[in-house]
Amino acid sequence: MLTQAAEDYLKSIYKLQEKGGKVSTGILADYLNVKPASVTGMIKKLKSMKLVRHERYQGVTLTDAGMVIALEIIRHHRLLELYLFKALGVPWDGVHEEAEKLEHVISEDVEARMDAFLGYPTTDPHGSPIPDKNGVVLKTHSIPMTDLKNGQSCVVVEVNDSDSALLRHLGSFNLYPGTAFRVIEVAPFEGPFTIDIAGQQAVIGREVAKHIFVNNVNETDNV
Amino acid sequence: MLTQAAEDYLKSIYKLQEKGGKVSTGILADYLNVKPASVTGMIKKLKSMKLVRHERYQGVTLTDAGMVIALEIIRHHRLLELYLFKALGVPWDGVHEEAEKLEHVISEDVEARMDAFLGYPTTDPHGSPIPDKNGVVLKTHSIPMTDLKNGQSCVVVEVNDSDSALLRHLGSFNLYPGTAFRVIEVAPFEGPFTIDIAGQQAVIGREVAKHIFVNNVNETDNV
DNA sequence: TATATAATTTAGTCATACCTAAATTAATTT
DNA sequence: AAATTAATTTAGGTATGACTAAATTATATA
Repeated sequence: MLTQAAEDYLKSIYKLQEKGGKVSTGILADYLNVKPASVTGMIKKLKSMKLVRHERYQGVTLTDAGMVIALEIIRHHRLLELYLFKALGVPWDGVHEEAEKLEHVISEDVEARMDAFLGYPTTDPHGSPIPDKNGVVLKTHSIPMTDLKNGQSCVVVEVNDSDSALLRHLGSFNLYPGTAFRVIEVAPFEGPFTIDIAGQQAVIGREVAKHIFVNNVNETDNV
Repeated sequence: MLTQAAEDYLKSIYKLQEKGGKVSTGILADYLNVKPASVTGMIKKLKSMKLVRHERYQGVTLTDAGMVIALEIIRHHRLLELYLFKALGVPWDGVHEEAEKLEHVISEDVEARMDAFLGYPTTDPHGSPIPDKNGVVLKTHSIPMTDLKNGQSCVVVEVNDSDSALLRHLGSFNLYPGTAFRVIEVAPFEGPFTIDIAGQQAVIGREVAKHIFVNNVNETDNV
């Protein structure tokens, strides 16, 4: 069995790898709130276990074995988030933190039971895909909200799950995955978005919009 | 925040204290599957935190502060056991092991939600009392099954939760808390119990009977 | 009482996973 | 190309919580 810290490293490497770009010691350290020197140490251990590839000064990559473990942890995390949300009514801005602790101790048996209870879901409350038991992840096509232009309508696919203040803010506008909205007004390259959500108007700053991903983008008639 | 190990020590001291007798280093070491020398080290730490009292060679006792923490952990454990059993259908011989890991990471918020879902229960699947939010424990009167005599009937109150093979065995006879049975035949001081459970006969060895606690003991007419 | 046995504590190690400070390597600027 | 700056690694240290082996204290027996 891996330690909790090692699991967190693998999960983080996976996520940073997904976002594109090579995963450097420094980036990982920032992401994990740990010093770069500590990352170097752990990377050595993970490498000796054949879970990552690493060349000095060149960044890390998951091996197939490391990927399997990373996806297991992410599956635990996202299923737990959805379970806490649906079965226990934990607000969506709280499930991430909670799942962060539970993901390392939940058994495969309990996970399978939650999965069944939830009807074998494919996305968590923030719209992130839940890997299946074999580690297969459904890739969703989406673009950041910041790419939207005046008059375009779309559907929220996914939002960043790690900032609970952001999530509370989005919740106050009903900006959950699945919610449709239309851009009423935005200046190119700067300034906030004024949008229409089911008849309600809302103003979303660019910094916030960066963390919202949408699809089904279409030009629509103004109402 | 306490470490998981420290929490386990406090919980164990509480349980051994309940069973009566002073809690020696050796007893604790056995209970925790750890060497006596390790116990001495942890006891020192707990003492410096004012969570236990300890005089060299004289055993440990929980202070009030230590008791509060022990009861919190036990509450977590037992609520989790019942939740896993009722909400997720985890078999009763598996909930202990699972709760053992979860009890250290569950938040007060999630615990409160499970408590509400379960309707503020007072006992876990093995019949052990669940301390309330203030640490108040309902004491149930019960005697070990080994004290029963021929012809007596009773109701199962509680069974030892830590041996899952034992629990599976009891489950096969429906010997859950709340189940009534009558002693058909037992030799005094030795030999197994032959009992009647809802018309079914079962033979329960003394070693097993030691782990079953009953109340409502009455002489009844033979059928 | 003296001695043998059992329980407990002390002393010193080990592994994990973090830290800081210094040294090294890479990348950028002049 | 040389020098500066930034990123990474090495070296050495800390805290936890386990371990073994040896020393100490308590208890039981002769």
